[in-house]
Amino acid sequence: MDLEAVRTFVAVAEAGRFQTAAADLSVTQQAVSKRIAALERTLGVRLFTRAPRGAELTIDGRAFLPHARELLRVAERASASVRPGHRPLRVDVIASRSAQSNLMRGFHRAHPEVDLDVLMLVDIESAVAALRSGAIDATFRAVAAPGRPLGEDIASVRVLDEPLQLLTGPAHALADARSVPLARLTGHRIWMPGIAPGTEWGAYYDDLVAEFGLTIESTGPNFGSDALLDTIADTPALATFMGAHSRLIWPEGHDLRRIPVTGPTPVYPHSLLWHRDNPHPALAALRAHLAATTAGHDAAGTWRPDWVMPR
Amino acid sequence: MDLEAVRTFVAVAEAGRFQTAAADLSVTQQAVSKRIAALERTLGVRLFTRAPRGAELTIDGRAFLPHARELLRVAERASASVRPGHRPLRVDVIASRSAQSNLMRGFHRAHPEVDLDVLMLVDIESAVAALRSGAIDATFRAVAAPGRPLGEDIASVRVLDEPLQLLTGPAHALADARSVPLARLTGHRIWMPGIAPGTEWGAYYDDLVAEFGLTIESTGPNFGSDALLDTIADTPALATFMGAHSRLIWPEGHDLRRIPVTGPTPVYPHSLLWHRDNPHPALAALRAHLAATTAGHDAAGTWRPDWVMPR
DNA sequence: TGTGCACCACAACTGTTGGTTGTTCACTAA
DNA sequence: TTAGTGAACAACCAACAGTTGTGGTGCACA
Repeated sequence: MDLEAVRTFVAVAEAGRFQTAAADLSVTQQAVSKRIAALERTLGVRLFTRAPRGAELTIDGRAFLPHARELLRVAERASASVRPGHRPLRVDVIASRSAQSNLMRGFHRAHPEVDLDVLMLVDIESAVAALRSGAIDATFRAVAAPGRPLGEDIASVRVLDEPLQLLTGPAHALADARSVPLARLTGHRIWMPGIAPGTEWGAYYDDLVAEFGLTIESTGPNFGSDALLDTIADTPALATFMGAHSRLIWPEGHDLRRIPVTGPTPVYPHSLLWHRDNPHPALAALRAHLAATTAGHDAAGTWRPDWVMPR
Repeated sequence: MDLEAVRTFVAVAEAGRFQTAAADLSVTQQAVSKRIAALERTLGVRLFTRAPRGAELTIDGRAFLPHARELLRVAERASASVRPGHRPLRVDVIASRSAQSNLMRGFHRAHPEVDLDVLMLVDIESAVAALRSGAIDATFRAVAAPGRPLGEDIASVRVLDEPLQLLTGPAHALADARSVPLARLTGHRIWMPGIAPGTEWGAYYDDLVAEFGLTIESTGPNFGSDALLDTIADTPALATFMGAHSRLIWPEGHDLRRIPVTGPTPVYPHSLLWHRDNPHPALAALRAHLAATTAGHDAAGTWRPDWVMPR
């Protein structure tokens, strides 16, 4: 199926005549006739009844028309997504199904008029480089990881402190606890595959281990959250940490338990970073939205690494 | 933008290499290279960084990828919408924003897995012909208009009795009435542009006029509901009827009034028609849904034409 | 009942393009 | 260095989309 043919189809449907559609598209009537004929051939149905008064949509044509319009809309959005200059606001999040994605969904609900692209880069270095180059407009990160100053040109603000919860299978020793103090986790094996040293998550868990003497294993390949949940569900000796706001795909029949951690509650600090000179108009709206909807930083009884930037 | 190029882009993004993508698409590596180069030229950005290990998405490429996937999905749905054999369920409604469209929205919410196309045909004759030819699977109509038997092959069931309300501007004599008896409308001018004689609506209002002595004018061209509402809002001597379930676009600052009609309440009878031999699997689901969610036919204190089919 | 008119399809031609094969270039690993 | 991998470039060819020119069909109107 050819997009140019689809565009021609919509033009003919709106004009009701091949001739005027041809004029609208600045081609000859014969070209329009050929395009429609080709589209009808690929679809295998007749889209117009040709009358001496013009062309009228068949029932198949009527059914096809809204899909054709939608196709052109999506194509326009696709090409706009990389249009230099007026492209959609581009925001980098650390993972789909994370608290950050939830924040972006909330922003989209509050501002449906803002064109938005959410993507996932790898590490904070490439994200900050992308901010500097203008390839992205904002990124959610935990700043600043120790020993890595951001630079004067990068602005940031803390937007959310997300409590961590313990995730266990039904046979785990702590499975039936209503909540568990952080100190009680000493000696339990906590498995966090995919947490690489040098990343923000790595620095975070390094500090958690150093301060509370936990046993966190980040060994082994990361086969994705499905495999992680499968393993946690079946292994009595393993648990894992999970953001309280993450919307994971709950596997059927696995009876996993989310257990709040207390005394203190470790919270993961999400910040928004952007370039001070970024002129994107929607960036201000995003910052205002996040400032208005997120709160509760530094609550009593919570823990975060000491390198977390002050508010 | 060429859909084949977009498909190639997605294949390369998934494979990570031009060569394997070429194999997947059964073309040569050179053809893939050309397609990507052409796509990058039309978009004006680089989509891949070519490394000796393969091709990796640029940030622009990452932003473009979900749009490209969506584009292919929409294209597939578009061509499926006219695929003979397994096409979506095709249902004809009398107008968008009508009670019938609301019913179809409810069905779609209840059965999001059912592919659905909603369209609007002109009159009941063409709709029934389309049912017979298999071009559509169901139609919402008011059956049977007087003197027009449907035939043994067309089945129908009443699905909704929709009360009519009076719509007036703020200066109308009845504007502040909480409700108005049908008999009180004698002498008031009621304007229903676009109601053609011979159609179901025409027959309905003919009967209403004959029984209650109303003054209904269907003269004048129908410039659409916007123009109708504008006129009603500004003209003290005019009112119109409107289905209680219709979701019209309420104009800003017009202060229109919807006034229930009583003693009796005229109700418009919506029925679903389909061909007895139609094998579409989703048709049964639609009938079951409508049977389960609609009720309240023939309530006391309501009026409908006597040609309305019994339940 | 012709005749003109409006409209679309068909035919022939042509420039562009998308595909192929053959080859070169860049980089990595041994 | 050399072999190997992966993508781009060059040349060629077939197919196609566009053009001009022409034909056919149904309606309006004399």
